Amino acid sequence: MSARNSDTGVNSGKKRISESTIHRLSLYLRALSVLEKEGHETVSSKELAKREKLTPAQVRKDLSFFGSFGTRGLGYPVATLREQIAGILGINRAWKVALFGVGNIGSALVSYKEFSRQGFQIIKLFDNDQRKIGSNHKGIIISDARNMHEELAEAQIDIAVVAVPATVAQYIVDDICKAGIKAILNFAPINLRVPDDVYLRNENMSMELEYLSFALVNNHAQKRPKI
Amino acid sequence: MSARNSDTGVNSGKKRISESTIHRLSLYLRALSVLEKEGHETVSSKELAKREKLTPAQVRKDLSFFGSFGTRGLGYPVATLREQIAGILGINRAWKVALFGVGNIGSALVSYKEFSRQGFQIIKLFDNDQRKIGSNHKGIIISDARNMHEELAEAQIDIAVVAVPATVAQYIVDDICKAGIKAILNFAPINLRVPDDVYLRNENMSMELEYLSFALVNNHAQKRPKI
DNA sequence: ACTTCCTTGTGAACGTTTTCACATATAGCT
DNA sequence: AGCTATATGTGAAAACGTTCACAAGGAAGT
Repeated sequence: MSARNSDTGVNSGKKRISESTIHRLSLYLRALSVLEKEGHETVSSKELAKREKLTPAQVRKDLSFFGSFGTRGLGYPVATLREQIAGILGINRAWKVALFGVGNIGSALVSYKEFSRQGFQIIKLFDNDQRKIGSNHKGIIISDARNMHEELAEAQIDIAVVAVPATVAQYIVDDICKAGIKAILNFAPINLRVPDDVYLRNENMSMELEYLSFALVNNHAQKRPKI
Repeated sequence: MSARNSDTGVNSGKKRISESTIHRLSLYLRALSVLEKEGHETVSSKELAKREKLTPAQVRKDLSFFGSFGTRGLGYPVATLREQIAGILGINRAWKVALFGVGNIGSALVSYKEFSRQGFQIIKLFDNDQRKIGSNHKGIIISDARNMHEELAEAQIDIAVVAVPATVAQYIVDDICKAGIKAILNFAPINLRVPDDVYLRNENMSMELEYLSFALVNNHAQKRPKI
């Protein structure tokens, strides 16, 4: 690491941060919120690790990629560390999210409080079912997916969440990319193609069930689940 | 690897299989189902890799942990490989699943077709809201969570899915473990404590959104997402 | 039967991530 | 001011996972 990592919470040295580290930041954030509510002023890497089933060394190493936030002999200041991590993750702001597919999963996501709590505001709903288009779902009028191009731009959407059937997911995603969206969270159980400059993440809910099935059948040696 | 790995699809040599490998098996399974529908008899590691954005070497290595399923010069037989992987993952059978918490997420999961398609049958619903208990949700009567002990045993439940609020998740999970369930999929955004002999997996849906946020804010170098 | 082409299966090399271990720094107490 | 206890930050080592590269096996055609 050439340049210094000051305490600004920015990864100024251009070292690649691993996916796992970023996922763990989410865990730290969650634990810190609880600690803050419980009234703790500071927390050690040991305690933080314990609360998320990690190791103290892992916690310190992860944080060290972004700066030095702690005080030797004392630990980390709960409130400011939480703010710093929120800053690193970019959720110290509001993100405007559009949801595609107001079916079972989609509807559940609209009401999912954890999203809004983390700053993700679902402010547009799209579907291609004529019976749904135009109707009001939890205060949001469902739009026709065919109009996404104008409506996404108008609403200044940052992130698209895709909860449409696997059969149409690729078409929808093609359009989303054409509309200039650079971040997509996909719930359809299919591998989607997107241009290189678009971030795509998949949420595959049967995968974890399948893991459980495998573990049960094979008496798979337990290990702390990655992330 | 001491003993031979025959083509039974079992990991007979007790080498630890990584979490990532198991997750990729889910992907192979998915791709193979599509290939089968498309009428392919065989598939190469190259093609399989392409369909799930992996490398051919990775595909071959993953499969080699469990046996040799392919024919040199030809590739893998689609139908039988699909069956073999289903066998390895333990989803060539029906799993009986109970769902706890019939709220937004819970209701969506009950109707989530992908679960049943993979052999996970949600046959019991539990809640602790008196207004919900006794009512019929998609053909299943919602039970009182206080009666879980008898009802889980009676229905021979294998896996519990937890979709209750974070505030009560630990209590519910304590009871689930006491009732003898050995596999739990948790949707509550909290780190749960379970005995060593219970498999616990977490589905944290905001985590991936937070990753997208991080990527957007930091122009994070793209890399094929792990899993 | 022989040749050519293709693709698997796998040790070994490589790269990445995690863990270790310790020098260093600070708090708090006497 | 000095001492002790505590906890960070970080190079180095270890563990782990991925990719390479190639020998070996089989298909298909001549």
